[in-house]
Amino acid sequence: MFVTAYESPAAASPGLPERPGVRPATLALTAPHCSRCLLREWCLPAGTPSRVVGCMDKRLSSPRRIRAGESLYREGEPFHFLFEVRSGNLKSSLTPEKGQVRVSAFHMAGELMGLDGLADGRHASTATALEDTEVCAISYPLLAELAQGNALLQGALMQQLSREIVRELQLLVLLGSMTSGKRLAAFLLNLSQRLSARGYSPSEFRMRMSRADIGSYLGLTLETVSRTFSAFQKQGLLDVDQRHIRIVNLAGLASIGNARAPRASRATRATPVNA
Amino acid sequence: MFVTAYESPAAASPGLPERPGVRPATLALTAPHCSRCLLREWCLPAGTPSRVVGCMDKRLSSPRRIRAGESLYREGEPFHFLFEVRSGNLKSSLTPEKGQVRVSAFHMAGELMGLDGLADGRHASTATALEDTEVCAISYPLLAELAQGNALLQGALMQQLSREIVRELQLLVLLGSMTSGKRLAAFLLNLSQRLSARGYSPSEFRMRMSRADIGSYLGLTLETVSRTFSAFQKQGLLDVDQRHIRIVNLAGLASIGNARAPRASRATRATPVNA
DNA sequence: CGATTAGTTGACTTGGATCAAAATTCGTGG
DNA sequence: CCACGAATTTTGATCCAAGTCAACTAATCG
Repeated sequence: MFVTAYESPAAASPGLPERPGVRPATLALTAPHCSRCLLREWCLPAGTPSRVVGCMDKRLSSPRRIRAGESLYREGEPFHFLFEVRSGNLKSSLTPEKGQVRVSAFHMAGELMGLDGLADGRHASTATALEDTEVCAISYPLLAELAQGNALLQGALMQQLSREIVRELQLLVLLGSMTSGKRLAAFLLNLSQRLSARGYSPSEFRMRMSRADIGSYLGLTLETVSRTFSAFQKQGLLDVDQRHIRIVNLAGLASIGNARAPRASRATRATPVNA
Repeated sequence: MFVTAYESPAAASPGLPERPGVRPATLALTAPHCSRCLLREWCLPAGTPSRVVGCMDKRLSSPRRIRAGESLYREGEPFHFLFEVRSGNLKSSLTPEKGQVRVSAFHMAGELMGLDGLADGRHASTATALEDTEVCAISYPLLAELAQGNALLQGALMQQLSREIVRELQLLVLLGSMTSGKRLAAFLLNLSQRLSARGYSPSEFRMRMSRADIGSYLGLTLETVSRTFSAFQKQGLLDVDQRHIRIVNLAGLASIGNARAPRASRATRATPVNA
């Protein structure tokens, strides 16, 4: 039997962990009433004056519930709000052409969504709940206005945008790495790290997304994802039972694909025929 | 013989074209003396008060030259400046692990670089000049300070960050699309469109990057890139002579890979054996 | 408890990676 | 201006990881 380490939203309340590793000053926003929000520590930049928090309470944000499978916003819809995940999980996806869907991100509690919408006033992606989910809707115009009067908030917001850029850059690099094992390992390690930062077990959890979603995210077919899970299990790296995952050998998982010869730059030695 | 449609920086001066297609209010910055900068129309948000421009002149930005092959900044270096390309071309690359390099973007005149640095105060990528290049260095602290007093500037800056997110999202989707032809076609179309927005010929130009760079960007080997170029030429889509490209059949190029059947969702009809 | 959806596993095929070598271009200095 | 060496690009032959097609099993849900 698996102990589900990553379960109900409520379970998060007792003592939220420190912020991820990176550095303080995340983003400045939250929930129905920010001053009472459980995630406040996570998302308010350190030192936001309480009068600003108060202001946010009243006008800035409002809660919203999305049922599993429903969408929070869709590609092409006008952009008005950023969303902060309060509980539950979502995915972002794009539809480059009719009939094709690509998952571009998975989101968990405390993460900010919708940042791609302010490029041109329309959402560039679709956000779909992977389970019943609660988010805070944050009015972007109001947020921008507040940021005008608060350099700290402005800085945190820009930093958040930049983080998103870096996140995607990393995914990009990942998709360049050729082997399926490497991709899946990196995916699991990333999940593990994010759960860990939220106070859940880094080694045992329940994934909210399907094999197809994972495949779409990693640029693989669902069959390959499934096979790779099986292979990892056979190698003693994981215990897999449907969406329940137990990481048995974290170090091993982390070193997947490192065996691969770095393919020395071939251009170096040319050995001309007529030497 | 090829007429090089995309050549010296100076050639750009007579009448810069309209801004890309998207919408006004790009970013608010430029060159040695912004008020005289040729790119001003491009990068100042519409309606920036001239006293702000004046302010930028003096303290905000300073020009810098980079020789072909040299780097503007490197992954991990402390982040202080954003850079706007004045002339020339650069690439951005990441080094996920020792000995491996992945190209994440190519930059041309008017484009802003370094946005990934404000996530954590260090550059997340390395910027290398593909030819002799001029950029404006823009002090980020000063820019942020100016943005505090200017909602328009703040908005333009955030928009610029969001654009970068969308750009990467598109690349991400591209790397998911399986065929090499589709990737190269999309790459060429993107180049073409950006050159066109700058007033150069959309159908004839000289690429500044090597096959290896293109391959790294598209997640392909340089051999595959070369072969795909040859294939396109054979199909009458392109004229390729080293880095000189002439697009012969734009529509054809745009519809590459559309023939691929959408792979109907297999789960629909199960035809149980015992039916 | 049927019916639908999600996941696993097998057999086969293939696109692009790899390995290899030749051809072309380019930079440099005599 | 020409020649030499280095770097870039092209092309060929072979191989393999992942895609595709297919059938089966396990979970989930009205």
